[in-house]
Amino acid sequence: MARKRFDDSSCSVARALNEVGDWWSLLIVLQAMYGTRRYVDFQQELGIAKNILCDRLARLVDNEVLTKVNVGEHGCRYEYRLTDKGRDLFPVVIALRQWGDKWNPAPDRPPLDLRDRATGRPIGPMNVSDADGKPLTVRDVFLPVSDEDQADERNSG
Amino acid sequence: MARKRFDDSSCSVARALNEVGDWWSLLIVLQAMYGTRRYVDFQQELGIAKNILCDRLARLVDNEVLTKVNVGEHGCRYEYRLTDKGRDLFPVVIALRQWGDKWNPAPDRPPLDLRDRATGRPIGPMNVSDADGKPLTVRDVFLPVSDEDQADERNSG
DNA sequence: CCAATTCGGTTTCATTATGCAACCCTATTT
DNA sequence: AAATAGGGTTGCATAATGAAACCGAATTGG
Repeated sequence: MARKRFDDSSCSVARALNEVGDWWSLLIVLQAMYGTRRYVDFQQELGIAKNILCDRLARLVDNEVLTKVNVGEHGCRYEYRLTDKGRDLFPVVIALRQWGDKWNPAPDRPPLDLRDRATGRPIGPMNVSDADGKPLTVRDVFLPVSDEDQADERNSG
Repeated sequence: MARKRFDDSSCSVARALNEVGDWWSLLIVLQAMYGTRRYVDFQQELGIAKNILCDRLARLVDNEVLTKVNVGEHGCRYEYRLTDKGRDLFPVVIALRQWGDKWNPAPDRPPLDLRDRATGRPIGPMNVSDADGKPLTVRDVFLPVSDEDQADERNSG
């Protein structure tokens, strides 16, 4: 049977995973953030099969995470560039990177340290935080019960 | 051929995706953050096939994202609980949720608003930020060239 | 200006992964 | 004691993945 899709799930995490939740898409986006724009460069730097790369690039373009731009002077030569939507995945990628560095560090290599171009200082850790910037864990948050949910509860039990 | 794995990739994003980068794993973790602990509850709330759920739970336990606890009094009854490593995926999940809410909002439903239990106020947006907390975009950061890389460059050209 | 190579794919085929349904054994409830 | 719930496993059909071969339009080298 077909793989399950989450296009119209009520959960925005599920809808997000529907677009970038496979093994390759986020790595392609990451590579694009490093500056890669050409098909052949994605292919070589990621070591991905060409047919899969075509499929993923097309899907990312469909979902407006990337744009495909013809940069050929006489004929066709393409670049894949991040859109605003794609660039907005930066916090997701960095959160994943920091999680990976913390819990699965490379055995003998120091983690990449991204730095602020303006100050030269390393970027800070990603945190979920309250309105004042105080860090919150999963135990510090709750989901307020909406009017709709209350109505649902009355109706069903 | 077998799906490509990234266990020993030098990229921590790739290593992270190796553990939670498939269609279901992060949704299972998210559900666990909502409080779900039992096999049947995961199965019904996610609508996932039972064999796939078994596989993913086992993998998450292997990777120490979840623990499997026998909570049966006379026999066997299990709970799957988040570990510290699993709870540390909170920023990843929230970053994904906020991206999904921003770029693929549900047509007729307001996004879930998680709130700080202490103050009742909504959580803030996830940002990559510098040491002082100032938000940074992907264009504001760079990757300093390490000594090793410089040596590599001299060796290869 | 002709040959070789690069770019950006598509096609074919073998191997895996996913999803559904049926089944199974052990607890718990009625 | 019988029915049901919990936590799976097995078998099968379909879909996704990966490697390699192939292809036509650009581009580069000589």
